[in-house]
Amino acid sequence: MGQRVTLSDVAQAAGVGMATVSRAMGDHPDVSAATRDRIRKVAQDLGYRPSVAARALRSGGFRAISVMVPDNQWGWWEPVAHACVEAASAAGYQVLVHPVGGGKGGLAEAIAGLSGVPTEGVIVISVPDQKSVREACDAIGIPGVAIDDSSAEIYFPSISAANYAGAREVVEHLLATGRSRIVFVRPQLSGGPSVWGDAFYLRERERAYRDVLAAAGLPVDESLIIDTAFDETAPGCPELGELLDRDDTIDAIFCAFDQLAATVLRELAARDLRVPGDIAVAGFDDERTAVLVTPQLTTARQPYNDMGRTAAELLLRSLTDTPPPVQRYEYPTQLIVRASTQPTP
Amino acid sequence: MGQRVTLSDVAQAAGVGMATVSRAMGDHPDVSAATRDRIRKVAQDLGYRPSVAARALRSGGFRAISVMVPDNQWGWWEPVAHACVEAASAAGYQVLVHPVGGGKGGLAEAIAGLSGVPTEGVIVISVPDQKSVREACDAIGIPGVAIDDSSAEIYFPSISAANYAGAREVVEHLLATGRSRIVFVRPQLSGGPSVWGDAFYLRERERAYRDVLAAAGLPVDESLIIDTAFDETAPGCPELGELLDRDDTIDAIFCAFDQLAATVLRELAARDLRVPGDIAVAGFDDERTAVLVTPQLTTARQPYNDMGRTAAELLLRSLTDTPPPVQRYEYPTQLIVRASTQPTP
DNA sequence: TTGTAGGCGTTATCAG
DNA sequence: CTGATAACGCCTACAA
Repeated sequence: MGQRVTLSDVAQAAGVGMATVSRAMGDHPDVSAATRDRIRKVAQDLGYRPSVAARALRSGGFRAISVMVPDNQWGWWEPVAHACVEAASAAGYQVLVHPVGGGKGGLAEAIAGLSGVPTEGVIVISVPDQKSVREACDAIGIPGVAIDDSSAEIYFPSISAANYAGAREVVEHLLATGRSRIVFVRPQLSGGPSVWGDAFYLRERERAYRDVLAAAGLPVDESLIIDTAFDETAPGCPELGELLDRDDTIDAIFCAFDQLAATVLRELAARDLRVPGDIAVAGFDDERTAVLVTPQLTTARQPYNDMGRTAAELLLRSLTDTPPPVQRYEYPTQLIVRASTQPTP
Repeated sequence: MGQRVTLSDVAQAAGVGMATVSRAMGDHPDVSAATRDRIRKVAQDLGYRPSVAARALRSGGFRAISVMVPDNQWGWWEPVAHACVEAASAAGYQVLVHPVGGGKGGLAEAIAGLSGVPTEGVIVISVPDQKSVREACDAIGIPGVAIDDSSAEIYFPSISAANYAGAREVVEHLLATGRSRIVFVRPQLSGGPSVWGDAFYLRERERAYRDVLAAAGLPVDESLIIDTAFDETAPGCPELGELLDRDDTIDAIFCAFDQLAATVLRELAARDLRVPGDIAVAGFDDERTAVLVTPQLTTARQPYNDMGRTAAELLLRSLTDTPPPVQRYEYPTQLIVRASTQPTP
């Protein structure tokens, strides 16, 4: 392993002063091309590699930010992280991605662990409890931005999709294709607030469902709103099964998010109900599920790219300028129509 | 934003020397409990936060490693990254995750960019060209370990699943459930080596397919080996369709990996062929696709956890001890039997 | 164009 | 138990 090769080693080997080496390694104008090339060659031969630590100490920062991603959920956040990387590197920042499990203190604890990490700010994705996470950030003194729509009360600048407007579009689409007895499928909030937070986005999507029906002059039948286990690997959706057993007027199902559609579709297939022929199904997110299931799913696409980019930009602004206000930043969704809601000919 | 609070600020405020503060902040034994607590309180009040850079400079390292993950593929690597984090933090190391796009130099270029990142080693996941990546690592002087089975020739210690043995198990399972006319579906290698590398794992899985058939005394019918576009969102699989049109003896399909099964199943559904009643389907990876499709997929589960943990352990060994030999480290897969291959009653 | 010297914030060593 | 001081490796005035 040997000793580390330093600037002065190179200087000595090349027979020049440290400053010259430093200038040669960077792209300073004040070096003659000849010495620059000579020094670079010597450095190369010696295997010189600048010390990130010393450089950071000297110039007072790492120019790196962190993104905390939930590692117990499927990768909808990947495009988000990618957008963060794009935006950050455009500003000369590195992005560190930290997978966070659900254990113990969860996110807040993970943030506390950041005290030993060379990072200057943090983007938190999916935050069940913004208050405790904010406290953790304050404790180690770094600014944060949230990509989160689970919290009713926010303590970070919080970026999300426009859940209410997006859900309205989906339900309106179902009505427009001739359906009127629309089931709303929600997840059972098992695991409690530590997993779901306030489930703010679910409430928003439900509110849209109710409002659209009311606006169309349709009754909101509470028996059509069902809760089911959130387990995409389950063989079926028993709650929906029961409902179908006692009510044969149902012609559409709006799932609060795409992943719920997997079990819903399995339940329908098991009963030989055709989608979209007998019943239309729609979701929300345009998550990977939407294209893998049969038939492919009509859904509202979350603007993951915009969300990630904005998060990075807001965070960088806190770093270099004044922190952005603690408020919601909502980005519109896009209705993606696929096979699962085609009108019956 | 104000000035940074340093150790000497705290020392001055507390009326002690810097050394004492340093000792109080760490957990050194040589401080009286009284002064320690007093100093910690002062530090707290002042909002003191140790400089990661200075500490690293002083003690010569960051104790952080990097994982380069492909950001253009779905998240099969998430459990891998998580296992890396677990193993590394057990050894007191942080893990930085870097999403890498397919652009230009791709992985090699991304590695070059690590020269400015406080990291001491790198785990590369899915490496189309190990040679160039190895050169990039050498150029910036950090050790690496690969989680990769695409390269025929390796330049890193390379961790992978036991593709040959795992694929044998799958094909043997298909035979055991009474099928004998088994199609093997491979992806078209569009995008070339920069995406697929040598596709070593595909060759291994195909070799297993051929060997198992031969061992069972069955002919290997080349017309049953087809290449299809690798696009899980495609509405169907035309190449399979053509084959089914001209050959009605087919009773099983082995997809080289799970993601190919999505279009295969769609093609079968469009032709009203029942799975597994008419045709059984199996995959490889136990990737998310396997549980989302209908019916759920029999497959060989890759030991992502073991792979990630081993990668971290080998890398840490290079850091603290002698580098592990450049060789393959293979971990056995597990046959997961689901609905798609149930024997017909 | 090149060399010298000081300091970034810590921790370790050595006296007291 | 505590305090002064010297590194760690680099960058950059400033001087030559």
